[in-house]
Amino acid sequence: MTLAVVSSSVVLEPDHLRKVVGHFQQHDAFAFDVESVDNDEYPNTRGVPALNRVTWLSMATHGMTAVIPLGHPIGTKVIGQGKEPRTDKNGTVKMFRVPVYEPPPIQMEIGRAFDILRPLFFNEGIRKVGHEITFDLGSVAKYWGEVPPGPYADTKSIMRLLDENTARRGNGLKTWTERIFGVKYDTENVGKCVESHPFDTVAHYSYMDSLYTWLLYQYARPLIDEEDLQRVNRVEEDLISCLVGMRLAGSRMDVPRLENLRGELKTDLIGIEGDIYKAAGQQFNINSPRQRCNVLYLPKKEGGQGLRPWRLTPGGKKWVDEGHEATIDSWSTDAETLKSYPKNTVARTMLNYADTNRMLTGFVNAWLGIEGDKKHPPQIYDGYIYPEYQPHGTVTGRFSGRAPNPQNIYRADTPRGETIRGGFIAPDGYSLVVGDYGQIELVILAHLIGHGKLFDGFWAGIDPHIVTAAGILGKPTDSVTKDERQYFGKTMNFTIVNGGQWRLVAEMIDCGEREAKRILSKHEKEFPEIYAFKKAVFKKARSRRPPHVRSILGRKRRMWDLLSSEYKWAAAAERETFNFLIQGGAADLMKLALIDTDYQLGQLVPDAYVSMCVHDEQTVVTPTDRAEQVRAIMVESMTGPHIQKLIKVPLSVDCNIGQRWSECH
DNA sequence: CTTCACTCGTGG
DNA sequence: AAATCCACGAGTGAAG
Repeated sequence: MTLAVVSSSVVLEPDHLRKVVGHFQQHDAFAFDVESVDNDEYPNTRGVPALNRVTWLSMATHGMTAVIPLGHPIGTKVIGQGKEPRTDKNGTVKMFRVPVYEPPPIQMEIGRAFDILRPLFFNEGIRKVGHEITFDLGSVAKYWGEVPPGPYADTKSIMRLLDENTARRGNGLKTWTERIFGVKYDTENVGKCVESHPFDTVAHYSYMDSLYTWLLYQYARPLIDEEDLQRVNRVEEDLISCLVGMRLAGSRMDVPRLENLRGELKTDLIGIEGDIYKAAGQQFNINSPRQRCNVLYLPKKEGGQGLRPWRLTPGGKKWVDEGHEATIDSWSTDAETLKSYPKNTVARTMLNYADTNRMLTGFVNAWLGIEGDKKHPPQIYDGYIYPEYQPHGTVTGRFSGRAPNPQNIYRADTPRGETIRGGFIAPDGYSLVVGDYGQIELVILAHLIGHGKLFDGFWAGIDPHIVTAAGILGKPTDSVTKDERQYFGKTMNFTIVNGGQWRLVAEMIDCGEREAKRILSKHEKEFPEIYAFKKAVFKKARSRRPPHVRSILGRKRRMWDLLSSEYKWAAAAERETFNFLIQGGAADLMKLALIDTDYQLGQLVPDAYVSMCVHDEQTVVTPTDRAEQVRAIMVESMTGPHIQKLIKVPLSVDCNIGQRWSECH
């Protein structure tokens, strides 16, 4: 591809910017990119579009680019040397030599610049393109007080659709620019700390970012059509405004409750720690797997507990498979193992420690931050968290979430979950409305097969775990007990969706090899349509080049390993392929539902907004007096005709209203 | 000092 | 012969 950059400029004057906006408005699409810095009150807000401060905006379209500095602090030329105090990791302050730059050119006041940019960004005939556009869109939206309307395009999303197997870390603009255009830039990581780099350097960097976003869009967008991915791409585009809304809204947290919890957990932990040391007769690092192994598995005369390990770690298993002798730290000290030594005080207490420690470090400390610890900055700002959702964070199309991740918080029906989910609250005058799909993965499975016992069960309103348990036990569904549903139904359905073998079944329901194998063969006999369907899926996938399957919305999962002659790899590929159909199908539905919820709220209850999504569950924050209306909207958006028409079995949703997340299940 | 693999444990 | 899908992240410990 040849690059013809006709006109490019650094824009410092309002009149100049007006001209630029005029030129850009003559095209039907443009790419843009934002550079941002931490705001003054908090560290670590650079990645939070609701809070960061935009210091550069660059744009690119056909033969035209513009770079708009909006408050870069330093100029280009070095005019001297100064000293700056910095704290190292030991907390000691040292003076570092730093270059002193000339003052920067006079730049436009940010509000004024955004006033001039408004007609371009709010033009609904012009497509706005970004690489991970939710960040850039969110960053600029706060200056207008509203999110610019679509149409949008996201090159990161596009590249993920075209190549879902690319490592998530290798999905950045720089990676694609190098891979596709052979161009390498930003070797000095300007983007990580723009404010300390000279003006011209950042100008060039910013220019390159939007230019290559644009060129990447030009390159990749036609491939979406070529690979017949228009439909899923359209859904990803339509989802963008909802995602920007979620990122800007964040979620209100009950900080005093978390602070109290932190105190309690810390005290508990110190007590447990003492108990372990006392029982073990020594002090050691309880968080170190290796040291735990020594304490637990060394013979008593060598100071250990003399317990017999029985479960290898994944790494330990690999080591043994390679023909080595297992070492003491090849053995696992996980909860499953520790539970098998109920009479040993050290093991019992370690279990308690791990649980409490995880609650403290993984959630409370992670969110509140640790004072003076640079590695643990607070993730709550003025009582709000702002999770970063990646709409293409997984190969299956599900979201991933981070900083903090709202998707791996203890379930609400556990004591820990009750406590920690209680930390998610509605703002004053508002309520939370949470909608949760019922058995969404099995709904997808039954839909894909299109007939059979699960399919009929859904139409008869019978829980799929009960259907499966009844089949295995050879008795009517209305006589299946709660335990039978759990042990036979839930376990086997899980096994089908994720591709487990007898070992897994035996472990999950705590039975022997014979019984596990009997259950599996009985399942196959009673539910032959599932196995026939799987077989057909793999056959079809293998007939394609590259071998692949597609989800309900047409998202692709390419799987070369399906052709592997090594059983290990081919079998793993089959499990992944099949799971993709189910997990990916569920993700498709959730994305459609989110788009509709967001749209309907905008039309009917503009003060309400989507705030969270956990795979099969969405949360809306609404003025309390509109909560019932929002509940109706959510039920409609999750199960209404626009979605139900895609699925051959009835969808169900459980929707609850509360002041705390913990109350909504 | 940074980066990476590994272990463990949450969620769906 | 070898057999559980998709994530994030805290912490340890070793390698670059």
